[in-house]
Amino acid sequence: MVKLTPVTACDACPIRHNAVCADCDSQELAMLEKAKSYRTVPPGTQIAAAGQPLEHFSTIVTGCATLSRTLEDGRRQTVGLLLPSDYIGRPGRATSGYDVEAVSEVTVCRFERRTFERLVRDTPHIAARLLSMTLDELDAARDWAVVLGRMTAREKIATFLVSLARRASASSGEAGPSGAVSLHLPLSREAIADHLGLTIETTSRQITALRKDGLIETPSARDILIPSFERLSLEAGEDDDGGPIV
Amino acid sequence: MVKLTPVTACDACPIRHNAVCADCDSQELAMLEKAKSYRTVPPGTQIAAAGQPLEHFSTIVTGCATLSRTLEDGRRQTVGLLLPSDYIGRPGRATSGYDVEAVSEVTVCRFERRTFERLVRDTPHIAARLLSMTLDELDAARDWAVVLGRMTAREKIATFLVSLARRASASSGEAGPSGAVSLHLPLSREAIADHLGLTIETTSRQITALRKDGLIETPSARDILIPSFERLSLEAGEDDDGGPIV
DNA sequence: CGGTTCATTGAGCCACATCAAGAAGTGTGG
DNA sequence: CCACACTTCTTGATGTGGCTCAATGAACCG
Repeated sequence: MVKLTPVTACDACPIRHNAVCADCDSQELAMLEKAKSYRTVPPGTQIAAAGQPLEHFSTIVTGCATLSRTLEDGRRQTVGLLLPSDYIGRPGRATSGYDVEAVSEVTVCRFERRTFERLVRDTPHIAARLLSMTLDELDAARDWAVVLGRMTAREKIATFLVSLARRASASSGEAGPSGAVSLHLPLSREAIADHLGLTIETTSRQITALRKDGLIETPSARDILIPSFERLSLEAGEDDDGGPIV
Repeated sequence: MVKLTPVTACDACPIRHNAVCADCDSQELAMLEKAKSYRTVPPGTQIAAAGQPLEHFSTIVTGCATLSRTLEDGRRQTVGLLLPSDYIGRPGRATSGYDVEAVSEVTVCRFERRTFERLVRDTPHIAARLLSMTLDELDAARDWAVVLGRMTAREKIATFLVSLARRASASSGEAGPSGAVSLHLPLSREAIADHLGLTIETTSRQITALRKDGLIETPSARDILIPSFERLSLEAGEDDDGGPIV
């Protein structure tokens, strides 16, 4: 079930310059190397459960996970999409507030909770980076509230695709996407629906509608080709700056 | 327009133990006292505008403000309700990502941005407290996504009232509210609608419906009496622990 | 006491949900 | 390599919760 992934050197880590360790010098990195461990889980694995103990602070190295909450009657809302360099867990808290589920094979780099809290306390570079990342996450969560509260189904889908394209190009260090962009969806229709506050049927219909309008092509259910990123952005309700919506 | 509020001693400050300064010792407080200034603005004042420069880091001392974003076509979504001890501005960023508007008379305690960034960098007690508060805000924003994405209009209103009651009782240092609770709404119907992703009409109708069902009484449009906090909580979809939804 | 703003209420409609049925992949065993 | 089951996605038909448009009522204020 759980692969015991060999520990790699931080220098070779794909998220070395994006994660909570981004600002660490080589000496600080040495401390992290001693304390860290990796864990790889297959798609569908529940990594944490709302209200349950969570004894590690983890960072996604590769793969994709969802952060969600489910109401008693089964309604689910995904409140965050976790991609490489995003973290799982909250320093200072021993339980998870949300469900975390791997949607693809996920490898995390993790620290025992107490250990990480000590690292945060004693390592200003980590504390500062964690604050900066948390502020970014807060902005992203607030931006998403606008999507959930005020956008139409079509705008939600377009915004989701645009934001995925942005994150994909950001992680590969490019400038903002433009022109034709191709995209692999890490999420099923159902997971997309849960992320956007829609039903699976509406999600599917809106994707079909965007295809019929020539705004996207769908080589397969999980692959999207955006002929013109700019045109899709307009559909997403991008006004002025084209700043990231998530 | 803007009152020049006399600077009070931090020891006498109503949010001394809740704000970003909560963990400071007397020596650190002395530094803050030198750098801080107060500003009081009347209801309706725009405190910050999305995309515009924001040269201060402010903390609400008294009053209530909304944090919102407006789409080009006028649709508005409030992404946060700012109450005493909540902060405005983002260290490390010179512009505001959102509109901030005072909905009652608001007094803030503020620092010039550069000054505050230095304080955060040099004062671990402030950095740690700011991180903790930001993590709390992040949880609140994510919790709100569930409300926006998956709740019915009735549940949204009930959840809003329940969360207001919780915050009111928390700020006066009580245990969680129970039994009969009375509440003053800081927001107009329109502002409530913008917060909940509803229209003003639906907001009004659902408040009327809750009244007709005996879950609330409305002595005036801005005052709510909750005869049984527990019963309203159930209406808000509270399942198990009664933990704060926001 | 008229003007203005804010809240309530009603009538009708529409975007999205729900219910239901296929279609297209995907994996498993023979 | 195919048959079958199973899951995921798509599409259609119908229902409804909340939006839109419109009017009235209530509070505030000069």
